[in-house]
Amino acid sequence: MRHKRHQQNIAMPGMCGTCPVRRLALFQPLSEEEVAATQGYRVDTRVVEPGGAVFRQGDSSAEVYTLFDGWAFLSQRTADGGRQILEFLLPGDFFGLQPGRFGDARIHSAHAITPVSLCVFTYSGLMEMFKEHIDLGMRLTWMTARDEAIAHEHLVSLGRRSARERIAHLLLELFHRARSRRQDPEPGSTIDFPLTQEHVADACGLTKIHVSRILSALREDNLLVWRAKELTIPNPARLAAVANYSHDLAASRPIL
Amino acid sequence: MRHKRHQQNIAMPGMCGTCPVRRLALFQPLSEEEVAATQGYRVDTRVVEPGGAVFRQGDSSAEVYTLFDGWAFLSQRTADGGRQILEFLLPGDFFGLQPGRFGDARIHSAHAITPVSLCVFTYSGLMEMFKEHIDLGMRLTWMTARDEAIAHEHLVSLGRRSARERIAHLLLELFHRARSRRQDPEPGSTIDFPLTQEHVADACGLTKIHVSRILSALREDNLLVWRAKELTIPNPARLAAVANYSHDLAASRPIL
DNA sequence: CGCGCCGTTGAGCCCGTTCAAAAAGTGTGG
DNA sequence: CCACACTTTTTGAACGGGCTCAACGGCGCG
Repeated sequence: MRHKRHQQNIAMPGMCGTCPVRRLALFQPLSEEEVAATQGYRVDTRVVEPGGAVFRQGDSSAEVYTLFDGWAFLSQRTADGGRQILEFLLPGDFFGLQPGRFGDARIHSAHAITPVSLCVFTYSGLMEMFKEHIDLGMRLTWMTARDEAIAHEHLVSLGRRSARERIAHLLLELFHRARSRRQDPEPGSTIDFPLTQEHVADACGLTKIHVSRILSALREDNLLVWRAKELTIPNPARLAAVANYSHDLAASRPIL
Repeated sequence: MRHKRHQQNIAMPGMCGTCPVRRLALFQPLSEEEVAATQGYRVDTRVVEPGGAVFRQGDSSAEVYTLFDGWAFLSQRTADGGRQILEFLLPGDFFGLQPGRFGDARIHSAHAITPVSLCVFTYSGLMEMFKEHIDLGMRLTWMTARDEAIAHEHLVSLGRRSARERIAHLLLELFHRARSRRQDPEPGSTIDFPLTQEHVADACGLTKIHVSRILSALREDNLLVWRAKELTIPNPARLAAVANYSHDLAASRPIL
């Protein structure tokens, strides 16, 4: 089996009460006792190997998820075989909620990039938690609004920015999101970055060939180093200027 | 003053208890008595003339809105003077919620296309309603998730579809959304459609010149008629085939 | 060592852009 | 009801960013 080594490295969820990603996650506003209670609603934990699907377009939607460890993404396929990546998922991100009724066909797919571990909740369990903990509802609304704002930012990129700007923008966004997850506020400018150039292409609405060319140019200008699944941005401000990077949604704090 | 005639035609909000757009709106799940109570939280009603702003990028965010009558849109400007339209707003649509804290700078602008009338709520009033009516919280979450799904659909368009497909897709989406708002289920295939071609261009990430050319081609193929602020789609299924129109999010019903 | 996956490089083409100008609507004032 | 100004749409011609097709190089893994 491929990637065996990675699978052994992956962190697995333990007790909700001591969850290391909680400060990023849906359950952030709950007290210690409350969060312990959510464990009763967690119906499962799960591991998905690289390239595997958490769910696929057309599947029945009965569950929602918190990503515990690893990288994943939401995507949609077009009739002619193309793929659009809608959103990258990092540890602490909540996903799987969609409009419509429980059990409706999923409108997107969710795939793992690295080996991924998940906490699984049922739709109905989420609803019950909602009723008991109003703060959770607000937090969920806030997180959804934040995801919508990120989607809007991507819309601006795809609609009105050049390939160079789009790529710079995406890399910066992921750079900041990945760094905001780290406990240590140590400012090293390198992050783990397991994407392929094709992922970047499918997120930016470009061809992987063109992405390769632009990346060479950005490297040429000493704006970034990307080797061996690690990304270094020596001078984020300079790359931000290239990208017209405006709001940093990664840094936005909850309404509560 | 311009547009005087239109301003006299616009519908103004009355009592929440008898609100005609409620079945579409945030307050749909509430009982008659409950909805009457929301009136206490409605701090204002307001009219914005065509081209005017409800709010602008950078303004302080203290209010949220329900669009009562007219058409509006959310947009963001780029450094080089470009504009990306993120979302068109129709009667019953709720908008103005954004991640971050109350009073943070708005990350988008909201502009009126036709004369528009609004119901205005404060952020804090919304929170209080939340605490008292849990169904409202779920409804708000659902509406936000729906908007995110529409944004994702647009991402697929801008990233992976041709100009012809994008335009067909947008017109169909708006056609269905506008029709789903009408009380009468009469199936006439014509809707009021107050956009300019430039609005379409800025939503699709295209030039207004190119939009004009593509529209001529679509008209040539008898796929649509668009004159005098009215849009007719004689055979929606045929246009849907051109657009690769998949999910109809306009038709999706709430989770409650 | 050999196979697959991923990234790079080159040449030519096409969709959508830019720049320019004219035509068709639309609201205003006489 | 017509004349005027302004906005919106249409048309033409030339350019260019990103695409397609194709071949090659590098690296990890069996």
